[in-house]
Amino acid sequence: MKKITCVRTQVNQGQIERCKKDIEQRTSSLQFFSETMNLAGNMVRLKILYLLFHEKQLCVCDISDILEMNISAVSQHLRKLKDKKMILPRREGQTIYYSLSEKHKVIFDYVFSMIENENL
Amino acid sequence: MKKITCVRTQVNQGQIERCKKDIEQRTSSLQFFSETMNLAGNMVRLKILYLLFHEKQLCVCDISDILEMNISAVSQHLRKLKDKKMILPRREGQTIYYSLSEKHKVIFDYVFSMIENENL
DNA sequence: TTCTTATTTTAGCAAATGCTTAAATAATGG
DNA sequence: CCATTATTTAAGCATTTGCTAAAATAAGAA
Repeated sequence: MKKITCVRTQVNQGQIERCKKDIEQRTSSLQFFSETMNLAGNMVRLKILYLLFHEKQLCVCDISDILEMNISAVSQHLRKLKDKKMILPRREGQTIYYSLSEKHKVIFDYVFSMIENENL
Repeated sequence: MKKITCVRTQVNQGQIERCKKDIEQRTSSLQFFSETMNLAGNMVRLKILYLLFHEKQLCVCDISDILEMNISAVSQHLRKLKDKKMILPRREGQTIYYSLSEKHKVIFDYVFSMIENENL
């Protein structure tokens, strides 16, 4: 990376340093949220999360039927959500039901209440 | 798209239809949130939003210094945020200061308060 | 006007994403 | 065991993303 810094004189060097330290200190929280939002920042996955929030549990087939999408495509989205522990699988015979994990429920309680109240 | 539906007998067809209708009705809200989270779901952009939340306003150079990133790369992230009206530019001579837009501040008030309280 | 500074834009490219198709697991019922 | 059903996984491919480097704007200052 070539460094093309601005040469400006009125830069507040104290502010820059304070911000750098603050960011560094918050790195893990920021990482957690950026990963969470990255997953939710996809129309298909947000719909899946929204559906699980309301229906409590659904299997791949259900989601595939509702979203009118290929089962394999849905399954691959579910895997991403599962890998980051946003949803949990529960096997019942051949069927695997997914539900929202508690850790992320706090966030989605908030997000989906905004969506439903249209407080945009 | 080849339709490979599950043949299961115990599917609740009423539930499927209700969900389809619900999703359709919420499409625009879900779209808004998925776009918002898609933008925030990137470590660099989330850091930028976090910085603007605290510092009120910053120019590209400031952000470039703080994140130790190429100015052009930062500028391209700022453009995406600006395009979706998440941040607003304000020119002051040669310098352009960016700040969070009011529309999204509600969401970030919540997200960043969680980040700071480590309520993950 | 020309030079400098702050920023944006463009082009190019490697890496990541999301879908489709086909093959692989896994559980259940003859 | 074999066949069926539900689901996951792997391979392939087109699209998108995010960065670098270089060129283009834009606003002073000389």
